[in-house]
Amino acid sequence: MDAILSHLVERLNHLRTQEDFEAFLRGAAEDMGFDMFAYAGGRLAADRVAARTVFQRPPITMSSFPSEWLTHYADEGYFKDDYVVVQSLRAILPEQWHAERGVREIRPRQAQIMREAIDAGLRRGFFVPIHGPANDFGLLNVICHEAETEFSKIVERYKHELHVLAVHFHDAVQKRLPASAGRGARLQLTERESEILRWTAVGKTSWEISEILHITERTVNFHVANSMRKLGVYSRTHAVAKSISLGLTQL
Amino acid sequence: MDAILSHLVERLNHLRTQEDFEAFLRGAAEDMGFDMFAYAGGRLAADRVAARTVFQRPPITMSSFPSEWLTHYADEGYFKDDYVVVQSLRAILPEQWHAERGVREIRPRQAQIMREAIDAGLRRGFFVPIHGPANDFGLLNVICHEAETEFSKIVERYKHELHVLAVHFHDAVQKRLPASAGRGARLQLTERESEILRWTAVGKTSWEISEILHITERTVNFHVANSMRKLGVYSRTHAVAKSISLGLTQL
DNA sequence: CAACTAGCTGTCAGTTCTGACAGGGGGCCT
DNA sequence: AGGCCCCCTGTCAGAACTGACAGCTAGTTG
Repeated sequence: MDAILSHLVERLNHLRTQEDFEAFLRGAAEDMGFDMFAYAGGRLAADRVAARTVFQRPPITMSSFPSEWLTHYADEGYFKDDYVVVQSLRAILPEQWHAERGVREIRPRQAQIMREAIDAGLRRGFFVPIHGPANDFGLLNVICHEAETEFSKIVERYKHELHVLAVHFHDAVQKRLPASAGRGARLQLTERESEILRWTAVGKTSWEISEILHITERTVNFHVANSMRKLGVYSRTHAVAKSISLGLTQL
Repeated sequence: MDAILSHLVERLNHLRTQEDFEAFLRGAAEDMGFDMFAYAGGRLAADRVAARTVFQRPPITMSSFPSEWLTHYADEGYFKDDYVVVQSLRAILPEQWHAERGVREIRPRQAQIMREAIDAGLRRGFFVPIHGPANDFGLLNVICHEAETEFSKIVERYKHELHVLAVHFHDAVQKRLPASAGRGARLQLTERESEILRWTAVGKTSWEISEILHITERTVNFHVANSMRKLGVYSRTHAVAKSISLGLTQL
């Protein structure tokens, strides 16, 4: 394993385009005996109250799933209810899943998704959650058509390799294909703005911040207002929550 | 190697006490040829503006570092400036470090820490950052006294195993020793309180929330006030930021 | 130089929040 | 039954925030 894994990780350094990465993943999954794969990675949105989306912006995705399934999946907004996704969002360890066996605490909608997944040929698989700093998140899901016993054997054999590989893969993809999912028109706060937001986040009033930074209260409000405008929100509280979720209020 | 790794991961399931885990880590590190180890894991504080601490509460720690170094390290508050820690907080991949070689973009204080680390016998090592959902964070650092070439050989051989092991270790520790670092007097928001905080986080005013939840504005303010009191803060904004950082306002 | 950016400051009307004074109802446990 | 907790509601004064009007300096870049 060791040699193979190191070789794979090494190869990651030479990949450049989305197609490179996709081909790489396809090859690796096949070599291990998996029949399909899917990867999604990006930055999580933190304000998911009535969230329709999980990611801030469309994540970078690669998969060999049937296109009808992907379309259906996207149309129905399955992503945020999919058991594999939900579990990945709150777990740190990889895990295997079986659509047929169901899972404890599963909700009706999740069961529905599982049933439809089976029809699409996704019966069982193994997923690796990838968590990084500042809401960085990724998910690798590999599917196997084999019977359960054979599947378990494959998983037992490769789970650690897949784990390591997934993390390296995610890191490489997110570093190398940054503009990719693009269309970000990424907003940026000035130094002053994020500085003031940080103080706001710990409960300082405008007047207090003005004392801290040796500027007038008016100026503090000016910067706060600019931050709010940039973030497209109408209250400091929302601005702080959003900038944290966007990773703009650094650390 | 695979068998060994699987065996180690399997053994993690049987550990119960902090001493169990510490002995486990000591054994694993030694077997791989490392001379010392240190682990720290807990929940990150998100409001780290002028943060003196990195963790919300004292993290679970285990290490075989010299006690004088640990004391000195704690007294001086090195944790938040230590290159290994800083790097772990923003990286997703493990990495080796050499105190002597220094590092790009290193700050004076970091250099100072590195120099003192060398005196304490920490010359080079390998660290694994562990990121989880909801500000879950851990760090495993293993130290090697060998010369650089031998060290590199060891790292090359075991880095992936250490990576996998660290993640599993962290997960087991955090799940199994929850009350441990204890003394949390962990505060808890009621269902209503966190529900209202979530709406507040996305910029809703009290009046709007009252419409959404079909209660009076007064009641919304009542719950917000209770949340603020529990969190020990004096503004909604701070309450939202803090509850997010504490993982109370779920993801 | 003109245009642009980041930072800074002033006033003011209207809205929102905060913390204090009150109170009632339902459920759970001893 | 009494004690707690959670949920809900009312009023009110003072503080804080928001968005609009306005204008200043300094540095960078085409």
